[in-house]
Amino acid sequence: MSKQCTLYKSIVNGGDTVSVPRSPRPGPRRASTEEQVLDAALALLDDGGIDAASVRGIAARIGVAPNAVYTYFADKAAVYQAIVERLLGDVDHGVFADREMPWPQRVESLALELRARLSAHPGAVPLMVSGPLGGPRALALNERLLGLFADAGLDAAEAARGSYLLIVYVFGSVALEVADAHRPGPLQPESERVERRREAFAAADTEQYPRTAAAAETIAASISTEQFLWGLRRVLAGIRPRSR
Amino acid sequence: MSKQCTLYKSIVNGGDTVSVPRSPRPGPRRASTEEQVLDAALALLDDGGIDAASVRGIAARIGVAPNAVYTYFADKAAVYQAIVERLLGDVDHGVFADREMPWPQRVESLALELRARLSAHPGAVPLMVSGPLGGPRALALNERLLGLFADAGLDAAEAARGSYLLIVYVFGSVALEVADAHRPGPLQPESERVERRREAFAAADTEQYPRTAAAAETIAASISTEQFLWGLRRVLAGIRPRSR
DNA sequence: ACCTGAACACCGTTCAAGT
DNA sequence: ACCTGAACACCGTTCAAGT
Repeated sequence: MSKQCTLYKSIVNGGDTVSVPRSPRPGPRRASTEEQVLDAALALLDDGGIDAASVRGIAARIGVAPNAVYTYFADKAAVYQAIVERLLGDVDHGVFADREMPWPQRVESLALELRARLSAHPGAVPLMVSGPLGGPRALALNERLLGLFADAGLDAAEAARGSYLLIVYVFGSVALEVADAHRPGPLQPESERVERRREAFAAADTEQYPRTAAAAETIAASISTEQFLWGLRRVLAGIRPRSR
Repeated sequence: MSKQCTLYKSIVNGGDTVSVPRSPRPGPRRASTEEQVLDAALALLDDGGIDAASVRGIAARIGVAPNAVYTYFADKAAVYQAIVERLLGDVDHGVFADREMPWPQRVESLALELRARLSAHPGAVPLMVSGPLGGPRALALNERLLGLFADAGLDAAEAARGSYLLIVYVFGSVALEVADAHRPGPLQPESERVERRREAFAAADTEQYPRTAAAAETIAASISTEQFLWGLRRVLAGIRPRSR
């Protein structure tokens, strides 16, 4: 298991953001088997969900015997953990590093970026939410968040609580959104998923669940980016240092 | 698959709350095989986590051939889905039904009750967060929440958004808390888990993560009931109808 | 250091058959 | 309606062996 923590690199071009894939060495594109295992696992996760990402499936995809995987990873859980680390490494810290911007906007950028990275790999989301988030990438993200809330005027303890609240909100939202997709594979367009929810809630018993029926439109759109932002702003309004 | 929605019963004794297990018929305690399957699955989930709750394991536990399970459930996913429904049915609606109480207190009671029910079965939490929450029990809970927020003075759409935000917060919190436990089986006492986190964060690199190190105590306690309540109150402060 | 063959103890699920 | 025996195509992981 490689415990090295290669630093992320990120580029911001006046608003447009480019997330740079970290490569340990910029040399020839000779991917190690260890990297191949993660590539394969992630591809299988993306295509067929967690069931498809078996050790044997991974090995088959890179043309190697199943037990070759154990040269690099102690067990399947270690592979999954490494995938979580890799995905957290995809998060572009540049989008919220700019201290000139008002802090709520920076938090919003972070939340949207994190959500986008996570929902790009729905099959991996259960892994992130079932295993401990204690790797170096998670720590680095948290450190950033703490700094952000410090800039907002919160003391160390408040910043820590606010950071955790934000993490809970983003991961919780994405987890429920992915769970709502029912099937494995990439997420359908948001509009289609909302539409399918609308149909489901329209079929609900109006007598037994009158309020649910009355708010069906809004409930159907609970997984939307718009409502993600609404909730995020409510959370931020709660965290914001009280001016009294 | 039984699609009947037996209504929950709940008893409130002046603050003390008793959650009553629903039995379809109050007659003799002759548990059907279908119920036995769920009992066995939940017991295995509690003891050894999701890996232990295999179809074969369930069947063995109730002394039946593995394929007997398929008389009642289409597949393993259906068993898991039924467990989610059962656990949501354990939530005592009585604790927040009292409309005399101030609404933030009612929401707090609901959140604490839901959290308690979920974390009583940590092995089942991944199931709740990975599958769609669209069963009758989830609908009933949501309907209650909508009514609660309506009592608070929110309109239908705001109530729907607020309800979803609360659900995201509670499920997200519990999911991260359970994930942090590392091992299967019942959760260790909160104090022990916080202590273990404290040790882990004390070992973190102070130079690389200075803010994390400075707030280690608070971060260690992120999974605590106290901080769950703190976050809940921040969320409620954000939802609360603005008086302007 | 890296990979394999073979084996072990498991899985989920199906099918035909029994009562 | 409810359950079983037997089988199928899979699992994750280990061990000894090969280069």
